[in-house]
Amino acid sequence: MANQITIEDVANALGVSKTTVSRAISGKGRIGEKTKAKVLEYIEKNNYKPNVVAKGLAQRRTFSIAVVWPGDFLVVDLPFFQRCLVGMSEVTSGYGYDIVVSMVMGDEISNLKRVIENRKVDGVILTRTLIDDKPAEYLQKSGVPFVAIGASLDESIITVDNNNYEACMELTSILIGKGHSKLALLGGSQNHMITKTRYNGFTDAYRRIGKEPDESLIFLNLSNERRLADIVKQLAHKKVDGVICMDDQLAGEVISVCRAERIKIPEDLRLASFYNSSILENASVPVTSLNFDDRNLGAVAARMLLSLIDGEAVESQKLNNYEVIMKESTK
Amino acid sequence: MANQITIEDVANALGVSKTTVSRAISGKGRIGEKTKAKVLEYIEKNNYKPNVVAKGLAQRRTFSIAVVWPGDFLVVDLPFFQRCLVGMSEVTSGYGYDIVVSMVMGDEISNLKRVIENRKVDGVILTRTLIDDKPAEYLQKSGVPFVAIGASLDESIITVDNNNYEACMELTSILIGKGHSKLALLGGSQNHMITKTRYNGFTDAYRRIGKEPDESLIFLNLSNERRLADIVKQLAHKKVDGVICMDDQLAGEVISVCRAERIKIPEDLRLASFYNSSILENASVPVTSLNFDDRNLGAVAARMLLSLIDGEAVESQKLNNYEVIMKESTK
DNA sequence: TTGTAGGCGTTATCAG
DNA sequence: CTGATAACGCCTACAA
Repeated sequence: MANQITIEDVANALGVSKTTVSRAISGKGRIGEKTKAKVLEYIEKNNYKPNVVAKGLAQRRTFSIAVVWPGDFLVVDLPFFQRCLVGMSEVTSGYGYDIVVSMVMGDEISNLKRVIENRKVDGVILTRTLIDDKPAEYLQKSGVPFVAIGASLDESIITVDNNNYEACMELTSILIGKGHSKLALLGGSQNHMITKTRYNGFTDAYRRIGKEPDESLIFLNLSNERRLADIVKQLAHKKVDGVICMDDQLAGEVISVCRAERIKIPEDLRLASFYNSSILENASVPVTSLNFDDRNLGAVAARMLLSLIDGEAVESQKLNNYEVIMKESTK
Repeated sequence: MANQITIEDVANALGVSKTTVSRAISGKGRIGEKTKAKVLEYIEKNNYKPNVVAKGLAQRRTFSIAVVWPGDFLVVDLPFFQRCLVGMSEVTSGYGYDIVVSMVMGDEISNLKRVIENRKVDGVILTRTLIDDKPAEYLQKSGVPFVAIGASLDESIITVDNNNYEACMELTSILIGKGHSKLALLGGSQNHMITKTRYNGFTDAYRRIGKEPDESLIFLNLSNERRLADIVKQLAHKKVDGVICMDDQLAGEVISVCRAERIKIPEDLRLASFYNSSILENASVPVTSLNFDDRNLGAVAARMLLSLIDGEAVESQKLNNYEVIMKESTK
């Protein structure tokens, strides 16, 4: 294994120059058909594989991209990132590119910095966006091509995202349309852009029919369960028609609280989730939720980044292939 | 960004040779204290970063390792892989190494092959082991240093694993000790070594007290829910004392079936899981399970691989820091 | 159509 | 203690 055959070995064996071999492989530059065939045949037979690192050094390319991976993960978010990664991998591998994961926890972006400063990658995919977005800031300053998954307040950042806004608005509208207009909204960190987007979708569902959402029924930055239990009880007391959770984790906790409090879903309370992570598959009540094609999202992001690396013009986009899955929890 | 400063620029600016600069940075070879200080200061001020790719070409190293990532994932396994990855990343980043994920789905190892043939990495971590283990076979043939997480039938493969065998035996023994000796075991794919290991732990818990496990109560290769529902009903009919599931996914499904069948846990049936994925956090019954330090597992695997890459001798090992968490489901 | 020579940015070898 | 010079393996003007 140690000693792989080099382009020079091939050249010597065939009595041609390294240039000729290089051209036969890359297809660039003029080269005789027979020579080319001869070289390619030899390469095939002797299992020659070009050294991508050397190639990269010469071309100033690495044939790798970095994907920023959240180390401060919630279990509920993993399926999303995983599915995105699968999509990215499918695309990049088609172009001979590999994926370097750089683990970022909160504002601790030293892994990202290292990979950029070491010029280990040609570009970066950000897998989520934040309000105060240190990773994005850093990348922009560094000048490396990058694409962010999620919305961004900064117009100059190239983004791609599931159309969470439309999807959340649609789900909310459906519930309102079914007569459940007194809806509560529970969500996570307000530093995540996704939280803002979902919030906007929810509130605009009211506004477009000329109503105002009830802000007193909206609770964000939820992380500990105790607070959530109090909130659910309070909401039951206020006799809300339903609760929409921004993700399945929260929805699971709501179910759990309701079970303890003997609040029946959907009889006493309707429940929906803005993101189906399939974590709730075995929940006592099947939960109405939104379904996105995350794998495709990852694939599109990867394609955009590769174009960007090739110097092509790329525009931000929203993907609309989501589904609203109505289940028993909102019957 | 495009034009980073090179070692030659530094050398010229300081009126010394490239060699001297290189020595100041690496610390290798003799060099005067003042010269060294001068160089390091200049480097610091002008933000010079060595080109790791060029360095790699010269030293025949890439300063990256590959981590084989299962693309054919079950949601329940994600937290395990994620926690391992975090541990690996913490270790590798300390050594200036980056992690390339190579997505492998079943026997489709083209991504792994590419990354090896392209010499993009110095070594590989396998995140799970199989009975018929194509990835491991390939790696062994290729001669790249690699470490596998999980047990292996092949003694020559260097592995590291949580002590699943001991842990499973202990949990099983505890239940038997509590008088629940008629236990069923439900598990997943028999092509996964982990399934075999857990099976052995379960059965040996009986054998070491001179009993034989009841093979008719053991069901493996479970994947679809319908079959599982039948099995659970059948088990209830046979009046087993308890059911042990190899993972939380199965445990969740058992809970779900029991709810539908009005089988009460733990009154009618005890339930335990061999792996706590925290997916069951909001289950209607808190489930007795095993808890492992996966992050540490990943960290150890990474350290082993880095040693291996440095040509040191490395031995397989089992990690014993697991916990048995007793909850309501086995009361 | 093919070959030569130089460069990509480091490290390693061997003199001085 | 320091400095030329040659690798590392590939690409690419430029020349033939």
